[in-house]
Amino acid sequence: MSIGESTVRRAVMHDVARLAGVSHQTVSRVLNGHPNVRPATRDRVLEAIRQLNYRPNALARGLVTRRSRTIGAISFDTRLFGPASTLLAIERAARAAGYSVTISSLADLDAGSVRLAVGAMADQSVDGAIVIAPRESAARALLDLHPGLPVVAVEAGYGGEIPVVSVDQFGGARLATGHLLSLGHRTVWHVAGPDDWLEARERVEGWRAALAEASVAAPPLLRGDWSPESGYAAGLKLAGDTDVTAVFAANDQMALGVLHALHERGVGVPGDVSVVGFDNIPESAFLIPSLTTVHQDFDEVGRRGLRLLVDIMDGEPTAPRCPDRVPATLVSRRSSAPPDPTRRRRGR
Amino acid sequence: MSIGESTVRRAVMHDVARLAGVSHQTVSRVLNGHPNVRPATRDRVLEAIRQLNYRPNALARGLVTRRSRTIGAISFDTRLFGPASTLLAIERAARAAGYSVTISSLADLDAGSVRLAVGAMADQSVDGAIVIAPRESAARALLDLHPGLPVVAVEAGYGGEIPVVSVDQFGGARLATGHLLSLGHRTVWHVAGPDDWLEARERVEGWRAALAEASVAAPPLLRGDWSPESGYAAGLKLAGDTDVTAVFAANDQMALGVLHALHERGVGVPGDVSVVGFDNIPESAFLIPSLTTVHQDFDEVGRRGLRLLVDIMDGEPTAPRCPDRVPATLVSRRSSAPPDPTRRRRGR
DNA sequence: TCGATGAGTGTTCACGTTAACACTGCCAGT
DNA sequence: ACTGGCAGTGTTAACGTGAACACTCATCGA
Repeated sequence: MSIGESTVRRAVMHDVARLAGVSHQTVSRVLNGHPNVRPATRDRVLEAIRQLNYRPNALARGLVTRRSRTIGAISFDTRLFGPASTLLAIERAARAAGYSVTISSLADLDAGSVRLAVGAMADQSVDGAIVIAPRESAARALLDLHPGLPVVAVEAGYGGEIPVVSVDQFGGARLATGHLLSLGHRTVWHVAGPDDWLEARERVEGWRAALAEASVAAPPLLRGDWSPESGYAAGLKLAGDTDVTAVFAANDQMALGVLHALHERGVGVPGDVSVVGFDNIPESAFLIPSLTTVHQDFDEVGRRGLRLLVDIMDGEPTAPRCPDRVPATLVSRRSSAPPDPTRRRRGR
Repeated sequence: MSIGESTVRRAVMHDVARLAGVSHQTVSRVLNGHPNVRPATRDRVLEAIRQLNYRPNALARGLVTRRSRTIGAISFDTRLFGPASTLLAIERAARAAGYSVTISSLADLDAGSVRLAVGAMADQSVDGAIVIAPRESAARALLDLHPGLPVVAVEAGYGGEIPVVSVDQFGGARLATGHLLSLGHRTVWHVAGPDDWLEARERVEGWRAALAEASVAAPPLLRGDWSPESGYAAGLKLAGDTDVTAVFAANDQMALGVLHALHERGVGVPGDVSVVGFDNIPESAFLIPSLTTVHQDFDEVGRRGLRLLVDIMDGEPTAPRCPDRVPATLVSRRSSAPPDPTRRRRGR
């Protein structure tokens, strides 16, 4: 154990330099693509690098350049399909751009959690941060706590001083509601997400706008918390009301709960009631019936968010004040259909 | 723009030292909890740190200590519920242990992708890595490519030289199959995952073992690829066979596809056929009917995996050769029931 | 022919931290 | 009183890299 101690020390730049018969600075120049290196010298250096299996030390490089080539991704709950997809897209785009990604999950959306996550990021000396959070407060806290750090928010609702990339929630909700109206439904009920989520609010507004455009009165709002359970609870209420023929749920999970409740109460979908969700989670095509929903291109959001962040880090003056909105698209499936006038559900 | 240039320079240790009237080494001692510092001095230093809002530079520290206090998490597809949950648990546990987490997603499970991800990790000079991958090849490649780097695999199937933490897939599959048999079903059909996934293989073995224990012949295996689509395809075949009364799908998504296909063909669940899944994804309780499934405690896997990695990094000699298995539990819901002898499905 | 230029390279320093060692007092033991 | 040790502190040297600058030759124009 103690004899030898000859763990093959990882080669450093100096070793490469010695083997190639040059100074370490020349090695550095080769690595960084500096022009003034004779081709023959460059080849010798590259050969030495290969031979010693040399990899530059990112820490040392970061110390002197003051750039770590690392970005931080702060996210709310990466188990959810949306954030997970966005994070994945960000990571891929970041790696393609030469950045590593350090993650930090928020247990909660309160200021304390954000502060903690921000601290961890800043201590890691990231070059920039991207916040995947449904509340802009998270991103703003980051900015406040660490001025000078480039920050981009995705899926955060627009407004404020932070560049934002997100899906057009308003447009998506209008699309969903309009779809149901155009099928011939008198009005559309809405199972909303929590009021303190911007996404939820925008979807409510989109729903209201579509109803207003059709000169239809908005029925009372039902509140959920994104979970299937809350959708189920809302579904039970809707099942008891024979006026209801069309429901727009603010996400697919709640739509799932609604479907479950309606089925349990013997309300047919789409025969008696049409249901539309939001998110297009992978399962939605295989629900019974398959779920009409609004597709969010999370990949695109992640990619655009990262590109925006990189532009800002590189000092691009292009930083657009207006939020970058990715359009949402409707995916029409079996859970939505025209109302059947011949059918008449039993009252409660 | 160019005037001033007085960006408040981030305080370094020397600034703190000067303000506190000590040497930078004393500041370092305070930060690292070195014992030989007079309480009065320590207080002065802490006050100076607070006043200047000093944060140690992780890069400089890492350069000299040769420890970055960062671990790498290499994962296959973080959009999937299992990996996402595991990653989240790892990240939380890591942060609690004072480590940051850098992620690297594998686009594919081939050696090239792994090699690439490993390279990115190693260049980042992580202290250790945790591989969330269904194939041990990923972890082994990591070990081969970077000897000396502590590596732990989770959800990887046992065997080989790498410590592994995973859910007891074999036991879970036996549980699911046994559950169906104990309800009175003659035999149980299985929709398996891809053959090159260890998880899929272990589940097949667990299924076979349970059938063998009950002295029941195993029906032909149906292959899926984890997707709802593949489950749907398998479900169509099963729907056409009147002998089938019980199906165990290797994951919930495929079970979802099976349910969809059976429903489409007018086969009642659980009236005609019972279906059991695996994973206990959040949606499974709200499918129609709610899905009996095997719960995997991904959080526990993540936590144990991280603790194991930390132990190895700290040089604990405890490194257990035998894989650490987290037990799986059966969650009984509405999609499984005793076979109904009075019913007789139509042949195709 | 000579100075200017610039390509190609080496030397030195800086980045911010911890480790190793040196130094100063003070106190206990002889 | 002298020595040894130890608590408390400072000084110096790393860690591995890139930037700034210096240096050596060719080459070119006058």
